[in-house]
Amino acid sequence: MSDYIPQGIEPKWQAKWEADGLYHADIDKSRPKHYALMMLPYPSGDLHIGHWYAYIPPDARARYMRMNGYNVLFPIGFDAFGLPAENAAIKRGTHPKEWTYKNIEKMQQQMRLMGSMYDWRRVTVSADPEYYQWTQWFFIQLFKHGLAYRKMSPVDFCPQCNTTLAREQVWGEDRHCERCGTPVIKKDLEQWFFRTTRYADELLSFAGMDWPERVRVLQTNWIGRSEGASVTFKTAPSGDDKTGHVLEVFTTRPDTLWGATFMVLAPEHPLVNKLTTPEHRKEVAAYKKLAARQSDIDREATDKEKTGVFTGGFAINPVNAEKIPVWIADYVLMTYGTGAIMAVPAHDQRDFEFARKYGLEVRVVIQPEGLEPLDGATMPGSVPASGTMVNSGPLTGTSADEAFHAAIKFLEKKKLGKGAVNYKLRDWLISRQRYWGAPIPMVYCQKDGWNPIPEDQLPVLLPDDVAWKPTGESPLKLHPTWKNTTCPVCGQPAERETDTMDTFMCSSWYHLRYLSPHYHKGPFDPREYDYWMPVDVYTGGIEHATMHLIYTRFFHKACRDMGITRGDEPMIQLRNQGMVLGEDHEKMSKSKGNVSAPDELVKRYGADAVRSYLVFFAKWDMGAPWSHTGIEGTFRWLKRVWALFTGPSAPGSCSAETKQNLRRKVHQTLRHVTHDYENFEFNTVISGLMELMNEMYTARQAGAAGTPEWQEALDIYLRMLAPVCPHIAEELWTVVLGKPYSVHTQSWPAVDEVAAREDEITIPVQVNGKLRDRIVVPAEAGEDQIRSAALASETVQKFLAGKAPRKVIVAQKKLVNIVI
RNA sequence: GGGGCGGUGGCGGAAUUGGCAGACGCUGCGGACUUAAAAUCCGCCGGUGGUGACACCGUGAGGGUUCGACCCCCUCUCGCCCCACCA
Repeated sequence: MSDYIPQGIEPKWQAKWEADGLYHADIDKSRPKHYALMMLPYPSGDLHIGHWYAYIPPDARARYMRMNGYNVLFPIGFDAFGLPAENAAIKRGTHPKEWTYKNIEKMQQQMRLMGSMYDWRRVTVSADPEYYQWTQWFFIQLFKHGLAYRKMSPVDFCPQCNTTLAREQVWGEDRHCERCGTPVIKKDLEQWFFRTTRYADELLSFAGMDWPERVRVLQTNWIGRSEGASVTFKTAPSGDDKTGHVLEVFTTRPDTLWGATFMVLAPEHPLVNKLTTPEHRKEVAAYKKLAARQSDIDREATDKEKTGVFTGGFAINPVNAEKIPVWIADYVLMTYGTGAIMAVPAHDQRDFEFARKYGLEVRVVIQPEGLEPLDGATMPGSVPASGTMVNSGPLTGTSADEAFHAAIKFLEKKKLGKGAVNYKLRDWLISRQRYWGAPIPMVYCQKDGWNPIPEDQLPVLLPDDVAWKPTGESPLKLHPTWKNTTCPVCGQPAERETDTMDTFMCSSWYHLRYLSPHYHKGPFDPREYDYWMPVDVYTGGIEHATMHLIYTRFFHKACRDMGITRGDEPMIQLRNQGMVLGEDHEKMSKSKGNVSAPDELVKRYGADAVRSYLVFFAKWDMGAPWSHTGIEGTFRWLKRVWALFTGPSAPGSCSAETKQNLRRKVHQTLRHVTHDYENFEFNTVISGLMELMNEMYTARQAGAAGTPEWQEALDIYLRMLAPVCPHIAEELWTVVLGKPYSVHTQSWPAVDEVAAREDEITIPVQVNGKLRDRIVVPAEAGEDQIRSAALASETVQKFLAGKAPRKVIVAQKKLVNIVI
């Protein structure tokens, strides 16, 4: 008997599995397919424990699925474009490409230590020309179908990274850059957008998808659908404004239109200058300047007291022809709705606060049930929407619930407005003034405007010889020759787009490239697509709920409508892992010094112990703090497993009862472990295997070794162990037990329900809901038998003290409760 | 302000979903082996009282439903995360 030395067996098996192509996944129509996809890593240079936590449980589950007869595709790749490469390059003076590919190589070596079942032939790197050629191709398809367009737009700009940021990449209350933390500023640039908003409604539906509630809620809120009405106001002629202007607003409360006593425009609203009367010009200009200079921190703080100024202008309320003042205030945002609101202070708290501060009229139009008639002049706050309409022209007397639709009907009839829907979701800004990304394959010609590069000329290669230092301009723009080309339409000299694409574009379709990473007739081989898609289970971090996971859904739906993909959704099932914290319960970070490095752990305990601890120490979707003594526990367990299999197994004398108990425990464990693998409850897989091992030690003590029941236990144990601990399972299976290579191509055992059944069951007996005794009855005992056994219990009789029970509840085979 | 998740021993967590609370592991304590240490093995380990059998209390707090509640309902509270003046 030798000791368990993982370092001696793990590299051996990793090399053999790879040499044998054990994990190659190819189309095989005789088996059902299973596409298990993990969010691909960014090649930051080091595989940390969080990567392992994200990747090991899905690997174990993919292995489990394979043993269940599925043809499992389990690929890996790298999201290789992006800012960190440039930031690192600037810091170290190495080329982003060199930095990135060096990191990829290092991380691949680290990944091999994990012993995962990746099909290494399918590795995909988004910065490879053979990959981004097709990213560019997709861009052109979107452009050709009117889903990509250019727009001048105020964008968030990070002065540190010298790049624009998507709304989703601006973080925190202080609105800082996702990457470097610098507060963002606004800048006007003409850029490329994708029409994600066209799919807003469809993205709200999760029909047929098994996605966590949390993610669905996040996406729903992010898309932010509001139903209401757009209402057309006219401004009253005043000052230079001789004719009046059309002023459209969006409201979710058209029913309160009769209570609108003023209007508020965003300071940036284009009508502000036209409406402002000469005597208010100075004040308005000062406020606008203040609002513009103000950082978004101040502007978006909800607890801030509302401010604003009167423009001197008036608008006409279309429903009652009243003249109401027009104000500007920074609590109205130019980026939502039309940048203008009708203010109904009696029924909106924000408007109420504003009205009270500036002495504006508050007019009640909904009288809540059972309250004294409200007086706008004295009411202490706005009131909500249920009650009866008052002061509301034709709506007066209707209930507020009906008034919403009645008001829209009224507006539509009078042609003053119509029902409308608004979204918080914006179109996806994909332009980046950066070097390390996929070039946008577009050409600008003075005569023919913007046209795509002909598809047979793709990829538009990213030149290696650029100064990638941040200059405020795209480095590609500064390249002496790169941008010079000819117009694909007229052949005259023209200029390339020098911006590159948001890397979320690259990661929106990588799951398709895995299908055929070297295919050159298209982004993917349709035969592979037909077999493997859609993704059956997608795993990754919750942080991508509103970015990547919306983009990739949009991308798939857009491709479906362009005839490129099929089906409505790319990923059927989604599961998110939690986070591994440091031993101090804080997020792991180098600066805090609480990082556990997987390479060192593997060196010390072996990959199998690290793998099993990672699945054991927390519920996978919750995460938990790391513990260096905790991993000693799983390492100890594997040593005990090793000793169990390699220890003395000479047949002894053994009772039938021992053998039966062993089989029972084996099949009960199998039932429970099967359930847990199915449901991503990996932590209890390990505890189940630990319990069974303890039971097997007891059985061996009782002489079970060498019996057929013992052999069965060993066999099933290794099959259950193999997904989490592939190396030790293979060694014990192939070498120690001498069974045919490989344990990983074995089938998942079937539960023998007869063996798993108990002959006798122990039933707790309660008196008045308190546990007083336990009785042992035959498993097939009926209710009457259980009842009389419970009543016969001495302890129960003691508590009954001679009295007859009022009621006896027998919960089928689970519990007896005697009520006195 | 809105939404989500969560609160179970010293710690991570079990409890197959309304039926024995604390599985499994870590830590700690006691013991065996050893010249000693490591490793390994055995035992104890929610609280209070009791030598003990046992009794009482106990899943953030309070209430409710139920024969029975960690689980369902209501009120509150604390922690984490997301969104946030969205008209």
